[in-house]
Amino acid sequence: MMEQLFDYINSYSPGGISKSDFEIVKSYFTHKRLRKRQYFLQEGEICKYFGFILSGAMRQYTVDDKGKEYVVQLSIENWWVGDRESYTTSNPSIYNIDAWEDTELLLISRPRVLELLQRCPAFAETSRIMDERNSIASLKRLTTSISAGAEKRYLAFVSSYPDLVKRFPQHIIASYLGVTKDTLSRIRRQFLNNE
Amino acid sequence: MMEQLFDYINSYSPGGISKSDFEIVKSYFTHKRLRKRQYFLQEGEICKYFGFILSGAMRQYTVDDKGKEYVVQLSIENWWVGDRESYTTSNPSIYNIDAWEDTELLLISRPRVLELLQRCPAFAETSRIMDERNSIASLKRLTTSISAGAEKRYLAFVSSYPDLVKRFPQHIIASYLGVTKDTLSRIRRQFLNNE
DNA sequence: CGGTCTCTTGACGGAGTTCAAAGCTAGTGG
DNA sequence: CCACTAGCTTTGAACTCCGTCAAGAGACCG
Repeated sequence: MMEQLFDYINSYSPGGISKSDFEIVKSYFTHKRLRKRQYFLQEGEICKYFGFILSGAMRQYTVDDKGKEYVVQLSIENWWVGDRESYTTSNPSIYNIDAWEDTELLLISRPRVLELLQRCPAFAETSRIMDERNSIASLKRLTTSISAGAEKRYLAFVSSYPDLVKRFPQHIIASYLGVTKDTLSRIRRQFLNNE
Repeated sequence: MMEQLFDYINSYSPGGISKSDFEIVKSYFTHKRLRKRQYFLQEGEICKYFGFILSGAMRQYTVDDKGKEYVVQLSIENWWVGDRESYTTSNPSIYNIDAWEDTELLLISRPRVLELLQRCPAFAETSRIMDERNSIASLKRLTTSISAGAEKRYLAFVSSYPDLVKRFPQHIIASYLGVTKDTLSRIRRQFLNNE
């Protein structure tokens, strides 16, 4: 169970992490299970923990005044979940995060992560690289969301995240892409007919 | 000139930075001037340097097949510029970055920044916090771009970045918001009439 | 078998785009 | 000090993409 986190850190930190350093890292995380549909975080709460997903699938979304849901993030095994803003600032979150499948997580709190960043350079390194990737992915998504039409966005999504396509239903993916389920359905029809 | 960077790091790193540590930091940066309209980075190039803006204003944008420009970032004094993706991966950039006003920058290359992160904890700390803020801001922007209409986006922008509103013309801001200059003009008219 | 979740499809409406023309403003050179 | 230009903003009219609403059809599960 912890091996998964070990492998993960090794695959991202250039130097890798020693067994003894990993013993330290290990001690900072706690284990948690979530049932399908169970909340990890609800709007208005402060996000106390960041989670590393061992297995399962989760979604992060906001709800507007009319009750419409907007998915901002989809995550599966070996991804992190949590609301960065609430986590770092301790402000109430505007997002909901829930399990889309039964999910197993490793949790770490904000004060503990700050401590760990000091104590373990390999973890700090991995963490820095994750932040970088996160920023890059966000800008990319923003760019396509501004510059590309719905069809291009969908195709880009499918080719970038084939794993996610298999794990979430269409209406969730539609919301992630910023279109309605109806529009996505029509886009796919066109695509299927043209071949 | 360097004091500005010193103040900047002090304002973000919780512990601050010592004068002697800052001497190290200083030695890693070089100085550069750009004229209005001059490129900092052009599509297809690799982004060799990240820049800290001492004075001036810059914009980052992509151009689609039809020649339409999409602004993805606007930056002024005390912000960083550069294409993170190209910078970290050494792939050719899909973005253009140019000066909107005469601009002064402090530059640092990728290998040098990695070295500096090792050598100076206060710099690493500031850098981590910047990455965090960056991620948070990106997600926020993405959220509003998906969930809010053009008018809300504009109002949110004006209240979040009053400085940018003063420094860039409307058609640039429109592009940043993901609408055309025409639409933004109409939005503002409505807003002015309703009071 | 009945309920819940999901996807599809059509008709209509609305937010935003496109295109083109005109007005505005500031800077430049005569 | 005026005339001219270049960049910016405004405005109207036609159009387009996508959202909304509503209905129906599968698929899955208890």
